[in-house]
Amino acid sequence: MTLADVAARAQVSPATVSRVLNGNYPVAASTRERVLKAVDELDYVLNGPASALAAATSDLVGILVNDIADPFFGIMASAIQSEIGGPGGRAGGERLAVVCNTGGSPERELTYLTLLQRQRAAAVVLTGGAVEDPAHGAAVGNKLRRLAEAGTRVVLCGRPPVPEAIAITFDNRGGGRELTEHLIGLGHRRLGYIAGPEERTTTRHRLEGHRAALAAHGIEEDPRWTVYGRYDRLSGYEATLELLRRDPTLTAVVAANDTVALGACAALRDSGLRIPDDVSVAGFDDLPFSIDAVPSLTTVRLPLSEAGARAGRIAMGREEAPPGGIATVRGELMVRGSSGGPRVG
Amino acid sequence: MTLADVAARAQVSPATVSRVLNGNYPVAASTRERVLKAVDELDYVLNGPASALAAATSDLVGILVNDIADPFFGIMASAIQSEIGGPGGRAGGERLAVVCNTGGSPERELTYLTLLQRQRAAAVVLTGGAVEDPAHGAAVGNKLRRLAEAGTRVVLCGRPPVPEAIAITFDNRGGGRELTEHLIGLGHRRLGYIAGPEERTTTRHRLEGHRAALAAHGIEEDPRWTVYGRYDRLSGYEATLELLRRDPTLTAVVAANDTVALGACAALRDSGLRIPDDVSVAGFDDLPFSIDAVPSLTTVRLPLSEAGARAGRIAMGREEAPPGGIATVRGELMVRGSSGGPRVG
DNA sequence: TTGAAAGCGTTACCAC
DNA sequence: GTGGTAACGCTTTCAA
Repeated sequence: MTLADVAARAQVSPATVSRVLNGNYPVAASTRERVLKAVDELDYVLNGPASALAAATSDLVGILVNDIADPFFGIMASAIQSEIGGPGGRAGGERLAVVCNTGGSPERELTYLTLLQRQRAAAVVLTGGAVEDPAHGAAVGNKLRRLAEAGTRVVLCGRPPVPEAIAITFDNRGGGRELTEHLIGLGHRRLGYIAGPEERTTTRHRLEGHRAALAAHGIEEDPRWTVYGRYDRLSGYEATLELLRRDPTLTAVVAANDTVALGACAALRDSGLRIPDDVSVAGFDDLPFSIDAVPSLTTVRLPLSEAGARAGRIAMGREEAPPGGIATVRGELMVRGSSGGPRVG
Repeated sequence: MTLADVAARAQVSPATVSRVLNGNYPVAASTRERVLKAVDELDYVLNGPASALAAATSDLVGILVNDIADPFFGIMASAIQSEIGGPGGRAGGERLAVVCNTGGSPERELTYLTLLQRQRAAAVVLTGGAVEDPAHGAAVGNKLRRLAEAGTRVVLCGRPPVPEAIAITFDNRGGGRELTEHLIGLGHRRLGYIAGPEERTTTRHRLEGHRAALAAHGIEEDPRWTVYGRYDRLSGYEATLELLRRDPTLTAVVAANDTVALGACAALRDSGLRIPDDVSVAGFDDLPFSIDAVPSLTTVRLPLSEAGARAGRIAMGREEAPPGGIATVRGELMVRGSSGGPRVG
C-alpha cells in the first residue's frame, strides 16, 4: 500500500497525491477530493520514514525528562506537548511529541539525544536539572550543537543555559533563598536541609539559595544540617531521620522538592513530632498533591506549565527566543496554613 | 555525512559499514575496528528514517497514556520502558521508547495510533482505561488490527482486552468490591462514591465492584450517593462537597482513584470533618504520595510496575503471551492506620 | 494545475 | 567475509 496505489486509484500522479497529503501546494479542489476519497477508501497511511528520508526532516519532537513518574515533569511535558501542536493541537502539522525518560542518568540522556538525532527530530526539549559532570556537559553540548546544525530546534526548560540552546530557566537560587528566609522570619535558627542528588544543578542552586539566606541573617550553618539524597519520597524520609539523629534540636526542615518534603513529613510523624507545632517543613515545587499531604507546607510555586508552554512554542518557532537566548522565570512563595514557630527547647 | 562517507574513510563498502553498525552479520574483527574508528572520527550517526525505510521497520516503541501528569501512568510507563531495552536497558537494540499523552481524548488516541503507524513503530502499548464509545472502540480496534498486520506488536496494559491485542488487565471490579467491603466491615452503611469520567471502562468496573459489595451486604444504594467526575484532585474536592450537600449523613467516601481521594480529604477537612473519626475515605491506586496525604487512606495496591514490566517484555517478544492473550492481575487491599468506624448519628 | 523523474541514505540479496 | 546494486516510498525540482 503506497502512494502510487492511491495515485492509481485517484487517476493522478504520485506527485499530486503527495501534494494533497502535505497540503503545502496548490491543488485543484476537484482533484483533491478524488485523492482524499482514494486515501479514505484504501485506508492509506503515509510512510513516515520514507517521507522523512525524502524531505530530510521528521515530525518527531523529543521531550527529555529525568523521571516520568514525577508529576513535576509530567506537568511540564504536558504543557510542552500541547504547544507542540501535536494531536489535539491546531490542525495541520501532526507532530509526534514523544517524551523520553532518562531516569536522571547521563548515559541515557546522551543515548536519547543520539536516538533523536538519528530520527532527525524536528525539535528537542530538555527539561529539569542537569548533571554537573564536566565531561558529560561537554558531550551534551556537542550533541546539542550537532542537532542544531542538522536543523533540530533545541530548547531547555527548567535547565541551566548552555551556549548551544535557548533556555527557559527557573530561579532556583532565588526560590531557595526565599523559602529559607520565610522560615527564618518565623523565628527558626536551626534548619535542616535535604538536598537532591549531588552534582545536579538544581540541587546546587537551591542549596546555594538556602545558604545565602542563612548567611544574610547571620546564621552559621552546622555541617550536620545538610543531607544529600535523591528526588523521591523515601529519600526524604531517610534523610529526615538522619537529620534528627544528627541534631534533635532542629526546628525546621527544608526539602529540595515537594516529593522529598512528603517523605520528610512522614518521618517527622513517625518520630512523634507534629507539623508545624514541633517542626516546620518547606518544600520546593508546588505539586498538586502536596497541599493535601501537608496543608501547612510552604513551597515555591514554580510556573511549571507556563515555562513548558513557552518552551513548546519556542521549539515550534511560534514564539520568539528570549533576549540572549535565556529567560528566567521566577517562582512565587506559597505559604500554606500557619507554618508555626520554632519548637521551644 | 552518510554511510558512504564512513565507508570511504574506512576503505570498505557501504554494505560492510551497515553490517558493522547493525551487528547482525559476521564481520572480521579488524574490519570492524576500522569501521568503528571511522564512525567515531566522523562523529557519524545513522539516518533513522533511511534505515527504517530500507528495513521496513523502526526502533520506535509507543506508549500511550491518558494523563502524563498522573503518576499512575508514570509508574507504568517507567516500568514498560525499562523492559523495552531502550537506553539503559540491555545493550544492543537501541529502541526509542516514546510516551504519548492522549489526555484521555479519543481523537488524540486515534491520531497517536496513526502517527505511530506512520512511523512503522516496532510496538505499541496502550495503558489505562478506555473510552466506552462503541464507534471509537471500533475505530481503535481497526487501527490495532492494521498495526498488527504491519508487524507492530500491540499490548494493552491496565486496559480491557480487545480481540486485536494481548492484554494485561487489572481486576478493577474485584478491587472496587474489596475496598467497599472493607468499609462495610467497619460498620459503614451509608457510603458516597466518587466515580471517574462516565464512559470510561475503569470508572464503570470500579463502580460495579462497589455496587456488588453493597448488594452483597443488603445495602440499598441511594442514587444521590454516586457522583461522576474527572480523575483529578479538584474533581474529588468538588464531588465530595456535592455528596455532602446531597446527604450529610454519609459516613464514608470511596474515590475512584487516589488523586480523587486526596481532593475528597481536602473537602472533608474544609467541611470541618475529621478523617477517619467522622468519615472514612478509601481510594484506588496506591500512589506513592497518598500515604503521606492521608495516612489512614485505604486503597487497592495495584501492581502498576509489575504489570508494566510484563507488558514491556511481551511487547518485545521476550515473554510469552498469556493464555488466551489475557492476563488479569489482582490488586491487594492496603489498609492503613485505623480506618475508624462510622460516625454516630 | 499536473506529471516525469531524479534523488534521499539505508538494507539486503546475490555474487565473488 | 566482503563488495556491487537494486529496491524501499516519498518529496521536489523541472517541464509541460
